[in-house]
Amino acid sequence: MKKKLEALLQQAIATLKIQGDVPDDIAVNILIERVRDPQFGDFATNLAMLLAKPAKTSPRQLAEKLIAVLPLDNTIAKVEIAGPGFINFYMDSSSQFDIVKQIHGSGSAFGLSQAGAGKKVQVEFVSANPTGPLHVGHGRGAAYGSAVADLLEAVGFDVHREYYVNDAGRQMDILATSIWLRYLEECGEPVRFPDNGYRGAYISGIAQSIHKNSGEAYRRPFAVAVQDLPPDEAQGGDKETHIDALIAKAKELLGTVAYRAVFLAGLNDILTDIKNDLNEFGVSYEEWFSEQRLVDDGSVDKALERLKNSGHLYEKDGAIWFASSALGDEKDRVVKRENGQYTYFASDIAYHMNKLDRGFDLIIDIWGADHHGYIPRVKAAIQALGADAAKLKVLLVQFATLYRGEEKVQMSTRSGEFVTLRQLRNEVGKDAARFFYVMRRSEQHMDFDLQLATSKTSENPVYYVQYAYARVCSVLRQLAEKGFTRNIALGMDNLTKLTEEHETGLLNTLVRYPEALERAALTHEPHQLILYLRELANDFHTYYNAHQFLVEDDGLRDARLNLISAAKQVLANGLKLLNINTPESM
RNA sequence: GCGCCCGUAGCUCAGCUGGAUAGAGCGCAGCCCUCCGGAGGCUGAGGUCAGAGGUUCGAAUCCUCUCGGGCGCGCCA
Repeated sequence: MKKKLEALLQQAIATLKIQGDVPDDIAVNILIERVRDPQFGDFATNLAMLLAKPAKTSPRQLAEKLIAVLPLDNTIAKVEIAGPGFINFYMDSSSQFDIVKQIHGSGSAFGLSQAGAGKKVQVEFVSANPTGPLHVGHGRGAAYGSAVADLLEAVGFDVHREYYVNDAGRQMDILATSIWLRYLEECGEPVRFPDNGYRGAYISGIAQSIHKNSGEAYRRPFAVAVQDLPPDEAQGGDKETHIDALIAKAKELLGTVAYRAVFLAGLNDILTDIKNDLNEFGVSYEEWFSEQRLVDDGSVDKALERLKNSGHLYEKDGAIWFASSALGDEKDRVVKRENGQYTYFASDIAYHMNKLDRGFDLIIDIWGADHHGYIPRVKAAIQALGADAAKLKVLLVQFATLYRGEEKVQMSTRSGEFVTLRQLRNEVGKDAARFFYVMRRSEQHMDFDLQLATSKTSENPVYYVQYAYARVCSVLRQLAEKGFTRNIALGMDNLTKLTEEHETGLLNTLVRYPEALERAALTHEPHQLILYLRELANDFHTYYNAHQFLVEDDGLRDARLNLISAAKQVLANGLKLLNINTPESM
């Protein structure tokens, strides 16, 4: 409908240009809005106000000229000028019922569009280091990222979901060493655990299973391992230097093969856990992309070679730097350390080069908000690689603070006592978790009330929306109990009987679904869809409270059933898109 | 200190990319109620959109500054 009005206005402008009322060279972006207040009609445009200045006339005068040359058809009942120069469109009321037939005809496909057809987009999200289980912060990224991806798919994009596995680098070595030390404990070695090691209970679990499977194959005397080591933090030294030395010692004592075995045992165990966790959360990926792979296949070298050839690298203090400050970054960044090792950033450059080479039209990275300072250097890298930095869109997700009623759930990353995503799912369930995570704008800090998420009252938005769906199901069940038979065709013939205020309200909300979906997708704002669903549920509930559906009049009854079935369909489409269940009874 | 995000009703948050009288839920106040599905429904009060300037027909929205909150500023990832 909007597009139709837009086309009509475009024609009107063209006519005015020929008449000389509007300068030829002007190009406007026609904005058509749905109006909130019914007294101003159904749609409105501010076009006349925008064109008034270049046309050297007043908005209202121009609006009159526009209307005079506007090609009309029978779906438009009335066009009026109002306020400072708005053009209001009143649609013919008989067309408002078409939506019921349309939803009935399209079913689960209703609302889908082809807005992004032919465009390949990659969405990379979560990408948490495989050094431990996912926590509630990752949960929000998972819910948000998958929602963004699913929405894009719903509007026609070719979507590639990806998890970047940071399976190379120092953090992984710290993990492997931590596991090894716990393993030594299992073997009965007296171990002093390093201050910078991973302390979670899952580390011991992995160590135990290694011990169970391989016996004492990796046992080495702890005393030898810590011999001549620089002191740890608690011993008055530096924890980083200490652990690095310890890692080196572990590699030396175990040898490449054995060290690698411990390393992989840890990686596989944790990665499997993450995959299961996400799977149970309704999050799936087309690809799990290994950082190690970039190192192994020479991609990192290749990427740096490319930057070097285009003159973006230089050497200083024994390290190799990327001159990112010339491309908008605060300062230059090291890509290869003095000790010859690549930095994390180096493999990230290679990763983004890989993404670019795969020919995506749009690359979406979803990061925790604490990584925002990283954006300029990655954009700089993309530019330096000869691509358009606008191809990369970084979406940030703020952390969520958990509450149980009034009480804040304490989380301390320092002691490793964070709430895991799995714990959250166990407490509130998948549906509530997904809904709550996505309910707010991603860049907004959010308070996640665990108590509210599990409550079975209308205060709980998930419950409220799902309940609307279940209620329609219930009414349809009641139908048979009351001895009625539903006649869909009869209902369609009697749609004009739906003249109650609640009915027109519901019809108007249903019409908006495709727009709401498309907007949520294109702006990467899934909360828009949630908002819409809450509104729809509210419209349905108030209608339900105000009117009886199962009335004696066959035509009216079937018309109402068709209307609420349409609402049911749209609720289902929206909820399924967000990977939230649609229970038939609650 | 510099950079990014944020500040909207008592609370949690929307606000359609600059439009018409700034909305919703909870909470609060009053009224009704036992109805297909339950601790339900209806109505109302409540706002200097943090503050001050600016841009224009028009600003919660865009620009500048101030105040307040969060985060980031490693040859960590």
